[in-house]
Amino acid sequence: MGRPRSFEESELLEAVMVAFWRHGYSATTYRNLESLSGVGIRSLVNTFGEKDELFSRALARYRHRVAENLTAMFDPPSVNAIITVFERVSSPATGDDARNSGCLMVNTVFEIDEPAENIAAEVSHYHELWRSTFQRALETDDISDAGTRADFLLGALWGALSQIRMAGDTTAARPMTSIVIETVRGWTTND
Amino acid sequence: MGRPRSFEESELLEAVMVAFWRHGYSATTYRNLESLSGVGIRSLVNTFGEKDELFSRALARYRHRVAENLTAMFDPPSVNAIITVFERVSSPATGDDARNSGCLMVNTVFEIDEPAENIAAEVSHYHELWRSTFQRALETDDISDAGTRADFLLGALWGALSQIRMAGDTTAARPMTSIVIETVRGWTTND
DNA sequence: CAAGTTCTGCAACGCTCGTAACAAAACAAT
DNA sequence: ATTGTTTTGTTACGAGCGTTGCAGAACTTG
Repeated sequence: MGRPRSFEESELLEAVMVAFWRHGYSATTYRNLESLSGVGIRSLVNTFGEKDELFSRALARYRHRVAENLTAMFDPPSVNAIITVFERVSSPATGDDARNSGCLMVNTVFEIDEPAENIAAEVSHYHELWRSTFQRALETDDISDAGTRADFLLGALWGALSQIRMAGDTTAARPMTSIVIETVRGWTTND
Repeated sequence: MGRPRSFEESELLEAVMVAFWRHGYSATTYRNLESLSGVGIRSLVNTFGEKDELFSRALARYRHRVAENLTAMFDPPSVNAIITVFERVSSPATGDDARNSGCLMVNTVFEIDEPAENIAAEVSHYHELWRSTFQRALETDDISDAGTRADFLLGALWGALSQIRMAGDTTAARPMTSIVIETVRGWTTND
């Protein structure tokens, strides 16, 4: 009962997430979100509470979506799936694709000076998500040194995302990812 | 003539640069700089002008210092120097070493949403500094595909800096850099 | 010592931010 | 239709930011 909402919470959170993704935490203000989503400030605050909490919700949504994609791609876990990851991040995106902004989590780590507890936790979970996925894939295909190599892949992925963020274009990472893929292929034959 | 300054401009700019390095652009306010350097706001503004300009000066100082280090390390250009770079970035730093904050330029790219012209130019110069240094080193040691591989090394370096920034610890990038170094060594023998 | 010049500390301006108060609006239930 | 509950738009508050005005302090020069 009571007055019904004039928006769908899921749609709204999606738009908010994209805004944070594109412009970062501090450059995304409640007033921006109001004019961008059509939902009034009062409703935004009413549904999500403080800005930190809204941001946290957006990070969680981002992480869950990536997790879904990863479980789909790594079923079963394999080195080929790793290669697919690096091919995809550097694949062309349309002009206004949010992917051109890199990775929301990586962007966040760089932007926020002293992150709150829940935000740090969100980033940490994201990190572990990728690390465990990579490591399990390497182990499944009997690659040695899976731990260290998973760390390398993580660093390489974030390096690629850095290049994407700097150029504002996913294809900027192509030279990098091509060599990473080459290196990964080498692991399957040279061991 | 007139009243003499109560500070040395070079020392002050150094402290300012470190502050931007550690905490980023927006988290470093004039009032912070005042209590941190002992130099009054009025004097800060008086010497450097607007905050953008102060930041630009700090970026330039950072870039020039890195350029000095690079010319020293890459004289003569060599693959070994590249390896030294990756060893150094991931070498242990003291607890309050500014290096624990990663790279000022990379941090800046992620933090600033829509950078001003002079800041974008500063970052671009920095990018080109590293890229040309890497490429020349590879070419000097007769490594093929020097352009693509220089791009890879750049991405790898920024990936390492991402890991450092996330962990707040330079040694977090060690697994990654060890494999990068291994890969680079492979270029000198397998071609 | 007096005049001229530069630097400094203090206070305040205008702006934008996150956030809260309040009453009107839009529904369900009786 | 009346009551009760939730959402909404408007408005405004307090805080922090970059930046400025102003008068006095600290020096050099004559």
